[in-house]
Amino acid sequence: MATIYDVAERAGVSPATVSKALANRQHVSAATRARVVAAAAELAFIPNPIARHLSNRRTGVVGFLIPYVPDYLFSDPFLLEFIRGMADNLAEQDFHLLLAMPRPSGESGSDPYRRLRQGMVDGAIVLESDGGSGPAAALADQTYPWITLGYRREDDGSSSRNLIHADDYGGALRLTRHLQSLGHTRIGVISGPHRLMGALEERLRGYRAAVAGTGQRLDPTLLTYGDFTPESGYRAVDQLLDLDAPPTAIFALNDRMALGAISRIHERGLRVPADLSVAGFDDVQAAALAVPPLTTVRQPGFDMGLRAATLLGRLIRQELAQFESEVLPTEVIVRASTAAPAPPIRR
Amino acid sequence: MATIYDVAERAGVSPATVSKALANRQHVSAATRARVVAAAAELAFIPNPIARHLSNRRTGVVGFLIPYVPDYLFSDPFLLEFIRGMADNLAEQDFHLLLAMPRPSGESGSDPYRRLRQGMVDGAIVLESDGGSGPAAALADQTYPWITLGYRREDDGSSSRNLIHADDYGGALRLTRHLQSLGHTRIGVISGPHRLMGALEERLRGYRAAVAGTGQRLDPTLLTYGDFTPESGYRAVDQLLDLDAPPTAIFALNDRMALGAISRIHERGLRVPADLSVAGFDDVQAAALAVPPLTTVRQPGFDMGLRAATLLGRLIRQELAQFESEVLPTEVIVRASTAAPAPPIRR
DNA sequence: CGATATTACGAAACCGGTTTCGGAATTTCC
DNA sequence: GGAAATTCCGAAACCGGTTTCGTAATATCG
Repeated sequence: MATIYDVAERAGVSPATVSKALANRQHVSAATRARVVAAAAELAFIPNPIARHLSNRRTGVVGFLIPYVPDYLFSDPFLLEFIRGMADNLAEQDFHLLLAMPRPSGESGSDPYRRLRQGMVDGAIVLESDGGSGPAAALADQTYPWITLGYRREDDGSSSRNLIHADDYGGALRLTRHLQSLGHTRIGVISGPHRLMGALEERLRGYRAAVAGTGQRLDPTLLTYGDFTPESGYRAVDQLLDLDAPPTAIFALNDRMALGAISRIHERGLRVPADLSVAGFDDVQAAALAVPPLTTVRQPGFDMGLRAATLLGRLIRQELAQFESEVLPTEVIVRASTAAPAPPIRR
Repeated sequence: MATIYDVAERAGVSPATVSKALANRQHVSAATRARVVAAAAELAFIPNPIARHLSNRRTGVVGFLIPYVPDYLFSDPFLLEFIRGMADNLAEQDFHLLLAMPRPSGESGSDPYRRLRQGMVDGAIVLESDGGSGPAAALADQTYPWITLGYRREDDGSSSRNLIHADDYGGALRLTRHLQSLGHTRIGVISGPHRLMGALEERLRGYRAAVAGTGQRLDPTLLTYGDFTPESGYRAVDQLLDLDAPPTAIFALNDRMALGAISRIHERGLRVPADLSVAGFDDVQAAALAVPPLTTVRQPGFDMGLRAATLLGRLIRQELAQFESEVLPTEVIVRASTAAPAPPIRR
């Protein structure tokens, strides 16, 4: 591997001049620059990034912290899209992406985020799934900038900064309105655990707003709680259909629960959407392949990762001190699992 | 940030001694070591990894190269499991994981693997999807060790080293035998493009071996070609069912095509598995949620990542010069989409 | 043409560790 | 008790860049 000293010798200049010439800085004559560039090319000189970083006091690495919430993680098709969006944009800004994934909580082992505390990164992007106490806490005392992908509340209740998330609220609102526009007035919901994650909390808020928008009072019996898994969607169907006044549509706050619900609905001898409409949220791969294909809400995973990377780069370069939370649009994807309610013959 | 000089001063020794003491090396008295350790603790000293790497000529970073094959990538639920398996194990070995994902082929831009050529990594893991000419080529002239996750043939046709993959052949073989044991003798196949990716080629080989095992001659009309997408599975169904002697079971070499096939089978008024059995390969999330749940083959993504990381670590530390390809077991998952063929009443 | 302003270049310091090697201090051995 | 062997420790070099700052060379100006 050629070093800057080799290049300097070949070009007949000092290493300092080589450094300046190759960085295209001032105070180097055109003739000298040309000689240096030629010498560097001949030697196939590639500056050692480690040495450069030591001098720069910058590492060129951005950390990506993922909480260990297995169900969320494995169920979330967007994680890859996030990563792709980030990696794509970070490469452009000349950053690396360093993954930090903690182990399953059982095996504590060493601090999963240790490397991020060693001054090994210039900034970080944190995926927050539970609204706060997770990995973000691990970065609270760090001096570098970081961005939250998701929702997070400050301890004092104030709204957070440096936040990027999808319009979960708006997506749920519009999806509920889609159901309403088909004629549904009793729409059951399969939500997450009572102690909600940020995103699902927002989705539920969207549903509530849509119901309130029609002047209806929210019927609490239409609100069931799952745990993100298909099985919990499956069980919620029984709870909803055994009501005295069952819903004509079910809105599951994620696709997996929606797919579980469809499966149970079929078992009970009902058809989707003829007897009961079902909608989800996420637009996972399975949604389009389901029988029937699932009406759902898509969020722009790639763009979220891209925006996070863009903004983090600006924070690192101090072109920006901070930003208010940035909300990316969601899109209602209408497929075949939703239709007008059946005339109220059967109950 | 405290440096080694600060610690040295506080402990009343030289930086060299601090370095040795903290690295637990010989030639440091117990008393001195204790003083150094105490001083380091008081100052919350964390060695600067960049400086350390510069001196060590090691970066502590391992690259992960992903080819840009969007369909493969986005459809592959194992990518995350790979990554998790790798990240998990690499963290234990004190390595970082650096992602290198090229852009969509249109936007050439800068060399997506540039960082991996700059001596920025100590080793790499390459995800190969097309049997050879992809990212592995980018590393051919590098001096550090790297491992292929997938299949790859040497140019001279010899079998490759440093290869890790699942037992695609065996999985397909056993799945086909499962269908045969149910009584199926005409099993249609939905394969990949004629120019196959490594893994699908192996799966097809497994199918062929199972058919040959019964003494049957392979009927070429039962072999159709898709392109990994559900739509191609959908279309393949028509081709297979319109045969003079249609199959009683369909084995799609990936789950997505299997799910597309099921969808088309339903449309044609047939039932799965009563009229036609369907099986896939991969065990994607959607497989378990499908109607009916899909019989398929699962591969150990996490373990593959973990093994890759383990072996790469040993290659980097030169505890190992190379290894023959390592094959991890696959498992047939029998669900409700396969059953005994219907008695040959309807044709 | 001489004084001044500007530019080009390089020596040296620096980033923060690790490692080599030599000398001093201590221990071992006869 | 003195020679030899061993142990501790630190000065200095090194990894490979960047940056500062002083000086030499050149350009500008009256």
